[in-house]
Amino acid sequence: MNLLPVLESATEDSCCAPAGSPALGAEEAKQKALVFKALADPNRLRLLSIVKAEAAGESCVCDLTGPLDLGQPTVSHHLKILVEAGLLHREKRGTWAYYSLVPGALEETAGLLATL
Amino acid sequence: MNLLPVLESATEDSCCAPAGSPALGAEEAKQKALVFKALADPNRLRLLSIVKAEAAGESCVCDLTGPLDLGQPTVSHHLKILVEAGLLHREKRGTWAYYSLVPGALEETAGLLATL
DNA sequence: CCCGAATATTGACCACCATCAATATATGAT
DNA sequence: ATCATATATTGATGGTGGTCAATATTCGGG
Repeated sequence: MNLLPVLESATEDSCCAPAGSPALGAEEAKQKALVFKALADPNRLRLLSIVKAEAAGESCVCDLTGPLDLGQPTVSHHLKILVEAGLLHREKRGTWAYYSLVPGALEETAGLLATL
Repeated sequence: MNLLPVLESATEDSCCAPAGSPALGAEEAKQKALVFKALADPNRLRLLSIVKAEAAGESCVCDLTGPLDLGQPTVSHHLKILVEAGLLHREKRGTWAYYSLVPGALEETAGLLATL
């Protein structure tokens, strides 16, 4: 699918704002809003937090359904949104799916606020 | 109303996480999500951007309805959400309402990502 | 090859949200 | 006091999003 989620340099077109643009254009705003939309849910914030706190740097879905009070399909749904936003990385090993923070993604997202 | 919006130290209870807490609790996550919810709309990002870019440091509603393709009531609605999130400050002078960035609010929001 | 386990997908439901039209409120000027 | 202007509020509507139950998929083991 590949939603080119502002984080990690996307494709050629609409990659950057017109240099020192005075204010956000409609398209840039829509792209940036996608990342914040992914962060705008308490359970997704907790998912990020749990993955980040894990010593191994990664968690499988079975480790995430417990702490949150949600069913497995709902957790999978939230994880998908976080992956599509460029915040989480998904690696399937055997039957298990391991999720880990995309390195630098949170810092890059923080940077979006500075360049508003 | 006063929604104690995570930004600028709220009231006494539930002010901070339990020091070096390993992962986000449900309540903290809900509070933090409120700020990101406010940022999760393209038009609100553009509003913040325009206010920030203004040399005077403030803009009135009439300056904001033009750039965005929205009616005046909708802009007022978005501005209210940004004020309640602790991101914008509203000052009424005469018939006009002037909106300005709350100093340090964007930086503090960026910090929320670091302390996930 | 079939079974069980882990995860993903589908479809449905309900709540919330963004937007607008209409109206209300407030303030300055005449 | 009246009027015009700037902003806020209300009510309604269409769309989006979070959640679950049920089902599908994928993979390792026997």
